[in-house]
Amino acid sequence: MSSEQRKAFPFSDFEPKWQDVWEAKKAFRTPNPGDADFDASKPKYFVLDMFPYPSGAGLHVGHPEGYTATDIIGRFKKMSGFNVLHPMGWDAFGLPAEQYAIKTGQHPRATTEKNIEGFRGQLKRLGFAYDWDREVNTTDPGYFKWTQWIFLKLYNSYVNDAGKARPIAELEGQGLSREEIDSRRLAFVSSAPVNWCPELGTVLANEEIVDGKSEVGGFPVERRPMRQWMLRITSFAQRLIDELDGLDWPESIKLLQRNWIGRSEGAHVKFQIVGHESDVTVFTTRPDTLFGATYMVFAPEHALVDQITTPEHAAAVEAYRKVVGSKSDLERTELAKEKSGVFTGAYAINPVNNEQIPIWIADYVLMGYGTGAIMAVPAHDARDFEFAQMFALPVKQVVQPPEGKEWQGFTDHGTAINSGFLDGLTTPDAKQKIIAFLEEKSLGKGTTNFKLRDWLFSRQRYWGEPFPIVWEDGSHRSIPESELPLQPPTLEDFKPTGTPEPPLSKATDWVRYSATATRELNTMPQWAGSCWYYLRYCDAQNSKRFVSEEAEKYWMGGGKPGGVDLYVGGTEHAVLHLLYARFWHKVLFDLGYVSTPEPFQRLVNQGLIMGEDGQKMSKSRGNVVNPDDVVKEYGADSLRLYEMFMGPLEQVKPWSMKGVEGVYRFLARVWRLVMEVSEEGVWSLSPALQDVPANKQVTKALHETIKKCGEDIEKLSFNTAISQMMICTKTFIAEEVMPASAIVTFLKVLSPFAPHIADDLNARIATKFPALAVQGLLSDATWPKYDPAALIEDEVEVVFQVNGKLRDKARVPIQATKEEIEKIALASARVQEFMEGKTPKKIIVVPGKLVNIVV
RNA sequence: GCCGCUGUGGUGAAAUGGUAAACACAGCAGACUUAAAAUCUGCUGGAGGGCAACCUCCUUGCCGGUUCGAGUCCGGCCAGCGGCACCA
Repeated sequence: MSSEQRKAFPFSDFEPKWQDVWEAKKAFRTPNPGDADFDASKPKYFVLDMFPYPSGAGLHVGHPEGYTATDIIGRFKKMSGFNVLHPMGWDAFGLPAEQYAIKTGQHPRATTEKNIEGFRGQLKRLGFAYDWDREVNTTDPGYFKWTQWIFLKLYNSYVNDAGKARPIAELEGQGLSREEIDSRRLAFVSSAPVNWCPELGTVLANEEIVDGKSEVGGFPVERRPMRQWMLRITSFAQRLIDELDGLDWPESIKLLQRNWIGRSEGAHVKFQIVGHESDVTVFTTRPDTLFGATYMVFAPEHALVDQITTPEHAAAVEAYRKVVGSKSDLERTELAKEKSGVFTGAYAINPVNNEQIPIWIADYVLMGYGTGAIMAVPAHDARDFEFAQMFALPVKQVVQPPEGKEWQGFTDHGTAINSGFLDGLTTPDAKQKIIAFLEEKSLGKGTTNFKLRDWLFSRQRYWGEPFPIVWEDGSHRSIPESELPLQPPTLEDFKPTGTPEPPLSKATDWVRYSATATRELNTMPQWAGSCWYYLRYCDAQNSKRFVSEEAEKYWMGGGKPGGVDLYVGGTEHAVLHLLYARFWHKVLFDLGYVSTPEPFQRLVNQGLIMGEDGQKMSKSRGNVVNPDDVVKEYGADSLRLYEMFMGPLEQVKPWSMKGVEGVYRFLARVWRLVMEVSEEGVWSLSPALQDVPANKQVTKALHETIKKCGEDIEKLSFNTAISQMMICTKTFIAEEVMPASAIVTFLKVLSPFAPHIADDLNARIATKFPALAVQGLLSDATWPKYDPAALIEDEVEVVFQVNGKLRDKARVPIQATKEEIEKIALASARVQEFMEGKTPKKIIVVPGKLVNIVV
């Protein structure tokens, strides 16, 4: 026997066949408002996947997990009368694509094209209902034209006092200088220290650094000052926190974002430096402990260090700064087990008690947070305490902890002591009072600080969007919109230079913009294209605008804060893509280009699929499952169904090939409801299939399945929906005659999960019972309605408990009253036995469920 | 260290505060078969009792609470996973 014939059902024949039919018919084309076949009376549903990075390795089994979930939802919503937007595209710029190209000695454009083709083919073989006319590719000039256009919107905007992005022209009207205007742009040039990764030959954003190493490749990262493009995401910090509230996102992801943005409330306090004109401002979340400040610490890079250091300490300070400067972030934070620092010889004056306190420099104070200087309160801060112990600095108690707690190193709330006018106040009250005092005396003020840094937006790479910017006489300006898209130059050698000089510098012709102006040489990071791709899906072919107003209003509208109705993807983008996209969306919203303040209303994270060994899938462990192999062996429907049956979508779960066989057997049973095989291995319609009404059991099972599957799909509870379909199939199997119309209804319910087998069986049934089957595709059919009457039984099983323990059961008529059920329960011999002749204290009757007799 | 999530059979898991373990995998037994595969049927949390049908007790990480009734709600612990981390 050939392996073809041994298949339990001929999926390898009909799966490609139906994929071809769907493609030829454009079965999943979604008309836009304005199209002839657009039905404006239907509500919209925009269901989005995180579009893949088309790597050379091809799809892994994690991709179809989220994609199948959205496909089921999309197909279900379409059958339920929605206009469904369910698109797919490619996030194809970025480091890995370029590294892969370098490794294989090809141009990234060529490898990207090839990888996309591979991915597209794999996705089509899984039968996803995408509207391929809306496919987007971030590396397509027709796409990145608009990425560059949005960058120009950022470049030409600022944030006003109300916290809204506005056109920069408003500032020009106010007569501000060029420098003042440049310093307020949302896309601006900065020379602050950045994360430079020598191995990758590029700078990286904070979000791309994990444990002091590059997220891609795990290479060391060092800080060095470089002239770079930044995006002013910090101006949106508060809104990015506040506007999470209206979103249906997992709390854990909201929390991740809130923590990353890292809002903390406190105060700025000004300290006078002894013998100097200048003062220094510190940020503290505990202004109530100001009386306990016994020394001060500056970050080694602090600008005032040179001015205040006394001659006798200059050598030590210089030496220390040199040591710190050579350390990577990793060495400075992760690996620093002990505090270090040196005294500058200078003193500051504590504004509340005029005490002179020494100023030290130490690398535990970071230049990038707050003001780069702190007041040290060793009694009530763990780090200051450790430092004070090490260098024998004084420790002064100013907070009285609750009874039984040691004051040294006590960092929680308590009562102020040794703090003059604050004594006796609780920590929150003391904070309020000291802030009022500082503000009144102009010594400081209440402030909110954020951990979030501005987004470092330029990369020294070839494979990214070039900036639509030129430089002339040391200043930058945008190129006209009419010159977009700005294509990258054709380069034979696009490898990183190994220095901060971007590879685009090698394109000497391209670089020269005019006799006096040259192009910006950096490119945008990978995240740029993914910040707005969901908008492009709404109107992917538009060459006049990034998305038409009409299409944006329809697909992104709907009266909720977020436009996309459901967004499914991995949790790894919690503080990268999801934060960046929200930021861009808010800018576009403020400027009037989009109609909602948030991009994604409902977010769901699918859980990671582990290898059969319970470990994360990786090539080195050899536990990677290739979806192509699964499709070949068991078919696309089996793969889809298995990935949904494994367990809850959001949960981490291990792969099991035996589990795939389980759902495969289920599909084979469904197949044999309708089909039978001859001795020669030829399949034909089973004679058991007849035009007869379904009996009571079958009707009940079928309507329970319609109800449960519909409800479970809405809840994304696919595993329980599938188990219900398995139960229903068993009920069918027990029958001698298969009622054709009931089978067709069942196939409609199955079709979002396993669309190939469902369409195939329906078409086969249609050959014999044209009036009973769906004419055409099941995806164009209407989701069946369940009949509540069909679910009701004449009798239900009621459980009898004595003192909460199950003692007996009985079937009682559905319409039995509480009193009647109670009577039946009390009459039960077993119930009486366990009551031991005692009188019931209390009897609880839950009709249709149970009786609990308390004695 | 801080924050979050998760702990249920041999395994993946299910269970609006109401029969714990549905559905599936694995295992065992049987039917069909010359045989195997495939398919179908039955059994399958633990301990104890009974010739048997069956019966009793225990069981959702641990301890306590609320409740007629807790896997589910509340408090305290423990373990695993994930995130953040010298952020003043």
